[in-house]
Amino acid sequence: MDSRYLRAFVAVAEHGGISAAAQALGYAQSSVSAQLKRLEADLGVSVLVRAGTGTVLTEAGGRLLPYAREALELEERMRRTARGDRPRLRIGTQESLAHVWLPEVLAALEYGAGGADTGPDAGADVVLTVASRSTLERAFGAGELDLVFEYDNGLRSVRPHAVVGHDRTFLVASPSHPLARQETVTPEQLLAHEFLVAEPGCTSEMLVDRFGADLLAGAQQTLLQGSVAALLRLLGHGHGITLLPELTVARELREGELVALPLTEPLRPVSIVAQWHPRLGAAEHTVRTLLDLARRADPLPEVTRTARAS
Amino acid sequence: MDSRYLRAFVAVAEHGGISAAAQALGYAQSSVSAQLKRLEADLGVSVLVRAGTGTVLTEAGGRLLPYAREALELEERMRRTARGDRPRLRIGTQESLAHVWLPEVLAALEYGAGGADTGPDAGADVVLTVASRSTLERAFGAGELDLVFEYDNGLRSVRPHAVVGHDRTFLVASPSHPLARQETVTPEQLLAHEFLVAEPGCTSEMLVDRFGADLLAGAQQTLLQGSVAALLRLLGHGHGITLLPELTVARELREGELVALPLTEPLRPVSIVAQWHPRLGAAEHTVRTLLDLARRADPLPEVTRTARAS
DNA sequence: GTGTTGCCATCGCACTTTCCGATGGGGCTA
DNA sequence: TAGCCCCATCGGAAAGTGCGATGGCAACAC
Repeated sequence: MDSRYLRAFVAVAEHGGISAAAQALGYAQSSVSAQLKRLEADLGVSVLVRAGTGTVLTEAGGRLLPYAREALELEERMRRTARGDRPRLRIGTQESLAHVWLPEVLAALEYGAGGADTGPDAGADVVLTVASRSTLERAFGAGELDLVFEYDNGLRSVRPHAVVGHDRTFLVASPSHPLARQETVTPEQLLAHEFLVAEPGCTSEMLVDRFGADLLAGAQQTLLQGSVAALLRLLGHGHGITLLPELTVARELREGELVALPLTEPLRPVSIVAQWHPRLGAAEHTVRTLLDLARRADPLPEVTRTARAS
Repeated sequence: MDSRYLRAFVAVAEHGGISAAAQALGYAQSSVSAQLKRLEADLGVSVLVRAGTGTVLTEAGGRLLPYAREALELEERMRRTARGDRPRLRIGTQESLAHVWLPEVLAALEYGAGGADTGPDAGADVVLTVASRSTLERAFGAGELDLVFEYDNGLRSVRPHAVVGHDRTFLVASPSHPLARQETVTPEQLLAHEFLVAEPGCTSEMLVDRFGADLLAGAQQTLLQGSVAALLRLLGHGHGITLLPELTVARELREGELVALPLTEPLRPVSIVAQWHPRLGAAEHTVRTLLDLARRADPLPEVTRTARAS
């Protein structure tokens, strides 16, 4: 069994067709077609249904796909290990966490690795990818990321592997914003103003959870994907209001550049969660260290959160 | 990367040479030599040192070996899963456990699988291998076994994955044996008689642990490997004494065919332990069920053992 | 020292695999 | 019906993969 066949199969499954897969892999279409034919002959089952438009996996193909991905992952790890390269840890996270929290954690990791144990197992090469939640989920599922840090507002069904921190969310705006001068802010008043949204879905989800679907249906939302810094600057100019975790806006709140809107009730607490694949190989030790450091960097430790809640 | 290269590499590592590996794999020596050359070119490191006599792994080769084994294992599981075959669970155990205890556990597994959930994940095909401890260890290490049940006398350094049962050991002999007629038996008296040994190392280990190395040095030992039944029959004819777990000789003791020698102090308790590879794939569910059943079939549950000990 | 033995690398040769571009069938859409 | 996209298949070039034969090297026996 040649891993090229598996690579071809995974590419076809991901791109939805042989031609697209061939282009992605740098082969001629006929070559990928032949590779799949050989794969099927080798396995003894057909893994694809060739439709007029594209291809779909058979039941056997669906069973094969996760194994094929795992085999390719394993081959990659095997190569690195045999060469004696440092293990590689591909971390993914959303911008709001990459903005303030994660750099602290990673810095602590580098410091720790450079200090006491600079042996052969000193640590892993870290590759950090910042992207939207949906992109992270896709990349994690496709095996392109080993470890993902995300905010979890408790409204999604996916179970996190571990909770590593806690935080709260605020509705924030510039001190010059009309709502900032009020004693209290009601949901109806919020609606009259523009929302800046950093991550599609997330903000709406929490606002709907807090105020109900009807109220939010008509609110004007502006999406500013990919740069929390840009969003904060826009906000600083008195433009719109936004929903962000305390972690992200702590400095701005402290220095008075932004203010939290005086809502009658606090918003839902959120947690920082980590997800990883069970098979990390040599990078496992680094992940454990990293999770420990992350828990130590918890911006709002569980005890504090519980105390404030009670 | 072709898995044939990995198979060749593992074979060379196991057989200690290219020629032997080629013979084992059914290739010409020159072919295996070329395969390894390609493997090394592919990885970018040399994995073997070609000595005048045989070959030895380089450091990189040592790192590669477990990955190569794992990759071959994974390919095997991938094939089975893609074809829709039932997962396969290769169990290994020693004869003393295969004699009485394990069949009960496996029977319960089959019964349970055939009963309630006869769905697509009904269970795994079980392949049972009975062998000596050393053979089991080798086969487990080489990835030829998924799950191993063994007696653990607590005198070895290997840590078991799970303890699934407890038992005691007895020195037993035929009622017609000279020692069986005595009120008490001392270590010195034991020495004057022949020992039948079912498993090399194990019996001696426990006797040395109990009575000291000096005493046992001169004892006559007859090895009867591979058949507890034959050993018991020989014992039944008044021939020698042996050390066996209660489980194995319970029926014979109950029916008076054999008697436990009246030692002044009880022998060391032993446990039944299980070891398995962390990556079982679809057979994982079956292993969990099996371990549950094994614990339920504990011949001497922990509470009983503790009560008797106190 | 010399011959023998066993191990591995290399070479030449035959066969197979693997890739490509070109061609053609089949379904979808305009 | 024409155009388009998708995939299978074909022929030929190139690379890979197998075998047996040969030779170098180290260890061992005498």
